[in-house]
Amino acid sequence: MGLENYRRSVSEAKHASILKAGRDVFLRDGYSRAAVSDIARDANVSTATLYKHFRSKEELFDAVLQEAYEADESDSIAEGADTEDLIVAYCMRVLQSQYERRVHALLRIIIAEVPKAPQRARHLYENFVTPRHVASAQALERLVALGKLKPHDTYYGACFLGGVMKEYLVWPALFDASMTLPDNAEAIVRQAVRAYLELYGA
Amino acid sequence: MGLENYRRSVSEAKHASILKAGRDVFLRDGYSRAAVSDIARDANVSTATLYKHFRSKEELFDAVLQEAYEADESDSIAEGADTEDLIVAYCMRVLQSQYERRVHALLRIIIAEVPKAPQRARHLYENFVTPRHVASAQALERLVALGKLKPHDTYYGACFLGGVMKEYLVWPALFDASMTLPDNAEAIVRQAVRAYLELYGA
Amino acid sequence: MGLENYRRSVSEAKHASILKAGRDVFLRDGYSRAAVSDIARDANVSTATLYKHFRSKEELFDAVLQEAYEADESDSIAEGADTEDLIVAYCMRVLQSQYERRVHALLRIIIAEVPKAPQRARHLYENFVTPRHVASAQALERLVALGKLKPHDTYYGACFLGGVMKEYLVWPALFDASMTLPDNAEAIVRQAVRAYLELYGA
Amino acid sequence: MGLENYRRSVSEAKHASILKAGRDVFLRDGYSRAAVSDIARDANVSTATLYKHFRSKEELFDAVLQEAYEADESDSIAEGADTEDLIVAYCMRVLQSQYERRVHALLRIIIAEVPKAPQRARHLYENFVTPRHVASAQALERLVALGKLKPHDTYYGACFLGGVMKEYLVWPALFDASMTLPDNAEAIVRQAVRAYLELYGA
DNA sequence: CATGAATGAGTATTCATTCAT
DNA sequence: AATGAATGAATACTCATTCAT
Repeated sequence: MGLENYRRSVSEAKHASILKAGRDVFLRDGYSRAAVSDIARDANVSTATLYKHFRSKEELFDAVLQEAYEADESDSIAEGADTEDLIVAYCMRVLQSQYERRVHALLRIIIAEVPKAPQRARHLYENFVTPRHVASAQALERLVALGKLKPHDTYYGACFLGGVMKEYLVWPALFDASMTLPDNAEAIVRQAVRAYLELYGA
Repeated sequence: MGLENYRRSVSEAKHASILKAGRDVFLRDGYSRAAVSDIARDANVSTATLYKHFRSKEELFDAVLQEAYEADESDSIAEGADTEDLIVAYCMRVLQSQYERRVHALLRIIIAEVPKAPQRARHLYENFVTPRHVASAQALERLVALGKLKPHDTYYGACFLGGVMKEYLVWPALFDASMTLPDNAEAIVRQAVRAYLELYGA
Repeated sequence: MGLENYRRSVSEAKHASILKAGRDVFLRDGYSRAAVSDIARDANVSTATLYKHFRSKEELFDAVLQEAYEADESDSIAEGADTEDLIVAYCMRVLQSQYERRVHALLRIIIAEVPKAPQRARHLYENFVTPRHVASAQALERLVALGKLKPHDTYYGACFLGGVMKEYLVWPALFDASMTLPDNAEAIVRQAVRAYLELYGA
Repeated sequence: MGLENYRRSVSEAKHASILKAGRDVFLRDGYSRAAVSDIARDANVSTATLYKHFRSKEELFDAVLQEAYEADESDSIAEGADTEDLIVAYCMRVLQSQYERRVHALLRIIIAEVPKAPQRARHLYENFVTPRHVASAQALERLVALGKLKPHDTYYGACFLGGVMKEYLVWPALFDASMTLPDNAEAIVRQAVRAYLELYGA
């Protein structure tokens, strides 16, 4: 079955190159303005081949999103001496991952497409946003169990931290495609965490 | 010159009706999918007339935004007995105004167009988002002056309050076009304000 | 309202030229192979203008058919001395009209599209084929009333005459796009009419 | 060479399955809309294999037609007591065979393709339609020889009978893909045969 | 010999913008 | 000043045919 293996590997390579080109073009142009023919050209593939791999522009975009979700391995708060440092480090890891994976640019497209594809936005919210909150809440819960935090509504706590961080570090990124994680990001995070610990620290 | 006045008033009426139709169509279809001819039809005006008033689709959209900014008359925190109630009421007014004026739908379009029109997003952020924070910070500053709050970084305070509220009441609305201000909005706001007052209340 | 009249006349001229170009291209290439862009080019019009006049390729084709139906003014059998000659002349007029208007070529397209557009074929059959039979039957009925023919089932009679004529002069034309009304057409018709009169002549 | 035989039989089986699938798809979708890849899939064969067996879509369609011609074994009028019954039975056999073999659907495609492939239509007419007339004429000639019919132009006779039958039972079927041989078909045929016998019966 | 993947040349349709009147 | 008609460029998607393995 050498032939079959060969074909599969070629096919997978093309699949990946289309996905990558799709990601790039969607990020550059948004959904509506992205031209399928551009994506095909960037992937060194004919449009017909592209359509062999993905049944429609929409399906290709969903695949791009899917890949981004899957790369989002959930992290957790490490254990150790200083609670403040631990939470700050956790928040920074999440932020760095999001900036690296250009999550904000993808969010921009999803948000843009909300009126035409509300189910996609809902799907994303349920599978990407909410789980992140839950994971963060669980991480905080563990700190409560360890006696590092007072017992409290940790889901609210996660939203509290997430909200303040978003205000400074996500919200502006939605409006500025070139924004990178600023140098004072850690200071901002630390300020939020301190406020949080003042309220809920043990 | 009654004739001239008449003409000007007719022209202004057309201008306004184009703006209104533009707003409606952009909100309904987003930027890319909105058709200039649809807007002209809805405004009972020929496309050529529309182009006499606005040099391009983009300029028309900017005018729609401009109008929305201007309608956003800044509010302030009333003075009175209970600080918590005052801040909650202020936040609720801001939220209600945003939901009523469908700000989230406009934001969605602006965000969508960030890669193509980054200067618009920057302009909006500088003229719409930041001033709101400043105004809120000033309102809080007044409460400090009145001895209702401890002296603290009120700009951070505004972001704190704004971030938590956004997390619950703006962020989800970006992902769900049909979302209305939920019944428990005030409870959510109050919870944020209480946390805030616990930290910074006098 | 000179402007309006001018515009209308220009618009009607374009409409007519699109219809004519459409007819020509459909007749040449059939429905599936006919390219809307070809039609537009032949009509000296952009495709967008074509789409202003006709909402779709299908609608344009229906309009071409409609025009052909409408040109089909029903004829009748003249009165006069020799019954055979009268019927022969009537049949020849019908045939000539059909050949001139290239009805067979249109029928070819309609027949081709039966699986995809059965309602169009039904519509045509009900509005074009059946009425022709009825008209012929009525014409024969008049000859019965005049005592030129024995009383008989004239609808069957019309089908009898029509069937024999079709066998020789329509059926082959469906299979040969270049076929013209042959020189011996009148002889063929006369032979059919004679057989008919032998059966039903007074 | 058992291996060779095996290979040939496999190849022939594929050939046949392609032909069958081709027939089905062409009948379902017409020529232009039929997709070669659909045919290959239905035949459980790769497109490349299909192209090994048939050099082009057109050639495949011709082969489908060829097969349909060949299945059309010519029938003849039986001998026996009642001439009317014999002719009626003969006509009915022809009609039934045509309905069963879905000849009208194939004709529709051929007619559709006349402008692009006139030689095919001519070929079909010469090898399928005319021979049928000749065969019918010969059958009638035999009845003349047996003294059942008066001497007459039997080719005209065949066209006469064929024409009337077509008018009622073939022409409408071209315009209605779902039409089946109607219950009163025999009555219609009998009426035509009676008229015929009134003219040419011995 | 058989294959599945690849493709280039199409197809119908849309839309922001201009122009003759 | 106002219009409705006109357009060229673009877009997502399809398909008969070929080719490397």
